[in-house]
Amino acid sequence: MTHSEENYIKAIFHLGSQGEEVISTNAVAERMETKPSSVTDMMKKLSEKGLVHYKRYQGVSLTALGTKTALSIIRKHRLWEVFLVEKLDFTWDEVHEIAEQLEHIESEKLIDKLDELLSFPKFDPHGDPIPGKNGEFIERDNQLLSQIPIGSSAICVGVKDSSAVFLRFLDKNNIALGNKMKIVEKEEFDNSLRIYIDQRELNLSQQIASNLYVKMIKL
Amino acid sequence: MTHSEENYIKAIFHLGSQGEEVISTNAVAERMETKPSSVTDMMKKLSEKGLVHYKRYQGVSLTALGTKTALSIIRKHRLWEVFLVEKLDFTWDEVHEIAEQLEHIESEKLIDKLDELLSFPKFDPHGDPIPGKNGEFIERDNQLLSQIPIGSSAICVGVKDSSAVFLRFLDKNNIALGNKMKIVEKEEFDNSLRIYIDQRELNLSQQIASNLYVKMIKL
DNA sequence: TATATAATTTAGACAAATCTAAAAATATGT
DNA sequence: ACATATTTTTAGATTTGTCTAAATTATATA
Ligand SMILES: [Mn+2]
Ligand SMILES: [Mn+2]
Ligand SMILES: [Mn+2]
Ligand SMILES: [Mn+2]
Repeated sequence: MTHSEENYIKAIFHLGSQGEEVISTNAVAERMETKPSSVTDMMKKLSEKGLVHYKRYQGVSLTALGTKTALSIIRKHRLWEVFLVEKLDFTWDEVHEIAEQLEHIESEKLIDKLDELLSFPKFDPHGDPIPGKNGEFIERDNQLLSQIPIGSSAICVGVKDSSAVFLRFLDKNNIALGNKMKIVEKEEFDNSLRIYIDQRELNLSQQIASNLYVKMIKL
Repeated sequence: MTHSEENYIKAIFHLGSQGEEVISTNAVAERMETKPSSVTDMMKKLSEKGLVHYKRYQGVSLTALGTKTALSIIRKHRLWEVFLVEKLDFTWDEVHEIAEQLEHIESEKLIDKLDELLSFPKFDPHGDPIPGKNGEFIERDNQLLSQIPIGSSAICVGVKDSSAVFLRFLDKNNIALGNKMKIVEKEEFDNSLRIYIDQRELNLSQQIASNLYVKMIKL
């Protein structure tokens, strides 16, 4: 498989996990930052290789083989991200770009040895689950901070938007995975939240709150 | 730079270190396992980018920029090889192929951090010197075992042929970098050598002896 | 349901990296 | 020095991944 083919497979997988089962040509084009006509061409090729189900005008979805392939690429991507943070002291906002390159390195043994070196991590630096050799992985609690009731306490377990800008915003406000927070109040006007985190009081806009995954806890 | 361009630059560099200053189109083609016509096309492109000196029918050589580029790729290649052996327990016959892929990953910071993780190694698993950030590197003793006088003692410091077949042959005969050996006799008929290594007596064909780099030592 | 709008595909083009076959330049040997 | 052999380049084709513009199909709306 070429890098480009792998990137399309990954894009379809991610769009698929985000809700719909069948993905539109335009959705793939937007995510890949290419033109819809290029997507059509690629879908024909991936279809011939048995990686996607595709009928013209009907959208696209991954076959079992396509899903397996996607999980393997995502496994590589996320293991490399852990490596960069744990072994090379990169920050969580720096690793994605490099992992985009490293995910295409071909060597089953390499990735298994890397997994071992990192002590078989289950989550990447952004809290995303790392698929195992056979594609199995732990579903993370996918509750958003914006969705939990006022008064509850929760632990930060992941980010929905893992862009460098958002991650650096979190750093600046000392919000990290594992932090415990309590929702004090929701402002009716703009749905912003007032929370306690790490002995501090913080105001988070609705946009921030809807990009933080949390796990509710009892006190 | 594309992977292909980088591989051509590296090939020209290696051919250049092997003796001649100006490299022929055919030599590049043979090393890259491509056709001479493909080389001509690529030389025009690299020439326009200022990486090689090229005039038609006159062969090719690296510019200062080309040499710098080559050294950077070789630095990455060899650091990754050390990583694979030191951190992931690969054997020296397994690493070259994977390093061929990893050498094209783009990130200055990545490679500097890797260098640090590995404690700034000066040689790769095959005894080849690792260029530093600024292209400087330690010249290894490039004396071949086949060239040193009978009766002398030497330490094995590198391999000229680093193909997996040759490396596994060395493993099988317990010949490793750092081993001390003494040349006992050279057979006139086929130039094979009888040596002492590690308390053992061993017979090495001329072909073997002319692919092992050694450093002479006094007893 | 007819029509307008949006999504998707097709047709044709292009750049990159390769190839084969033929032409041109260079090197070699007597 | 001349003929021959070798090397190198050119010309034209192919594959991959992309694009634009036009045609087609599907969807939404009045
Ligand atoms: Mn990532
Ligand atoms: Mn990618
Ligand atoms: Mn190597
Ligand atoms: Mn390479």
